[in-house]
Amino acid sequence: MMARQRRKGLSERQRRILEVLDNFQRRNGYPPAIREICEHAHISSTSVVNYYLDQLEEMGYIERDQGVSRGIRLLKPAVEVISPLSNAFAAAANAARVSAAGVRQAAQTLGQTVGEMLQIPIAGRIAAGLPLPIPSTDFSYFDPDSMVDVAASLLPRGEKGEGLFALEVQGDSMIDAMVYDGDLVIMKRANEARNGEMVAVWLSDRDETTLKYFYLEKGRVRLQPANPTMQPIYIDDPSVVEIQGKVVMVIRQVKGLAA
Amino acid sequence: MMARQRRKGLSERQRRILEVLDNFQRRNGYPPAIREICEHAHISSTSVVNYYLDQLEEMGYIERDQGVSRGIRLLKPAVEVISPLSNAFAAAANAARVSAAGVRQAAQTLGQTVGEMLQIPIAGRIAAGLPLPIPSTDFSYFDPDSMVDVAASLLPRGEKGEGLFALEVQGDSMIDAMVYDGDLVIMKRANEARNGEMVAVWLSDRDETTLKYFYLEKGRVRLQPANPTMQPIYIDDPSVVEIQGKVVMVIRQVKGLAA
DNA sequence: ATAATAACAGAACATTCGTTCGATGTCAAG
DNA sequence: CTTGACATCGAACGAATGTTCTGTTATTAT
Repeated sequence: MMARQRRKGLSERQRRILEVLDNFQRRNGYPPAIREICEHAHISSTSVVNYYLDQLEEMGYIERDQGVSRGIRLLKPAVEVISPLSNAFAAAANAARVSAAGVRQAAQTLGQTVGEMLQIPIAGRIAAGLPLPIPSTDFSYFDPDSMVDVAASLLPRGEKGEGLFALEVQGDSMIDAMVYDGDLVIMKRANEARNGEMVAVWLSDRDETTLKYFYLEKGRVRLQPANPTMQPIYIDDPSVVEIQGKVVMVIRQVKGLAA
Repeated sequence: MMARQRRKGLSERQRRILEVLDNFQRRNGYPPAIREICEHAHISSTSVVNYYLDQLEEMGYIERDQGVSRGIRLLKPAVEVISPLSNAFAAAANAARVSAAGVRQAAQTLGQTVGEMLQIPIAGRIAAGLPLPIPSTDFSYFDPDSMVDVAASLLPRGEKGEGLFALEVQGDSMIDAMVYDGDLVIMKRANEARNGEMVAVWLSDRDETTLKYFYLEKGRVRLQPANPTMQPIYIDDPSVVEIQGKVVMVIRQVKGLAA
């Protein structure tokens, strides 16, 4: 029961089929029949195509209507690699042809692509000896400089951006959390955590903020550094551990222009 | 019975069929079969539908592919045809009609507001003892799972995504570069680097890949770990330092569910 | 190696679907 | 009324198409 081929992405044939699906629909205005997929994808048997279509549906790439000829719907729009949004839209517009349905489809394609970006406010900086500047629940930021754009696809599923904020790390104090000076930490407001989650905690007895993996074991708290070469901290009194938020993501923008 | 085809415009049934065509396509992602048009248009015989479809094709409203199931394409925007009721609505629909310019304008407006997103291919994994899997310049389409969405605003200015690729870090071997197992490293193809840039280098004498800050000093190369607590590597012969690419960004998605 | 699983092939089968054809009904003009 | 073009219907046929079944061949794990 090793990890399946999920994370690795799609196999050559799965990709090919999706490509055919998108191409065919764009060219003909209707989806291909299974035997037509055979031809274009260079697969000799209809059952094999059926085999892969079932997989793709399972994975959520397409939707099928049983017993219906050409009953295939592409759920995720095809976008060319390393192509900015404008190109994606150009492709969609191209696909649109001169039909109302096409226009709507193009809009939908674009909407999906665009909608996957969240704007997250940068609440401030985080340093070891300072309390966390947690933003108020209602925020109405309009300062572009204090926002980060993050693709929703990078965040956990279902994350709508509520309660999310970003902190800029200052200094090397978080180095044991594999977080370095200048890093951007995306966090989610939280007062408690489950075991295994990385949290920002305020240790009231030590008077410092730190990022650690959180574990509650036999009534005491274990704070595990992300860096496996470093030792964990054990705290017998859970009340001194004040959880400020869960770490969702860390972004490091490597400054390309030094000197 | 009902009036026959007027001199101007379409008969009731012709309109109805076009409406069904547009509606069905929008809802199902593929055109209706003739018998499905029968149902939705309240026509009892397939031959009648066929009869009208031929007319509509003759008039240029649709295009048919003979012998192909669901082989129907809508050619004209349906709004133009279906609802001649309100002039205001018609005008609006007219204004919103498909034009390449309009589409581009919409894209631009949207792009400015939301910001551009780049799709970057995940070329593979990087580990200390293995060579870098640099992707070919042209990459096949369509594998959302092997792509990262990154907001253009996070990348260096002017970066259009060309030559960008992502690597998934495997193992702890990059820990001195403050990069940890599972991190996503966004890189740009490069054969040389300027001082201060973080690069992926293949050290041919040690037979390993590593991420370090690059400095060329007095004819020798200094590879400085990002982690300030660690010592740099000095290499007297620059020829053994093969630069694979520059590190542009590091993304760490903190997994919320650890047992 | 051996077993288990995934990937693939080809054929057979059951529907779905496009097409055709004959028959009937409607309506306006001769 | 008759005629003929138009509109409609129902059925039937064959091609197109989705599905399933039985194998065979790679691939991977044990």
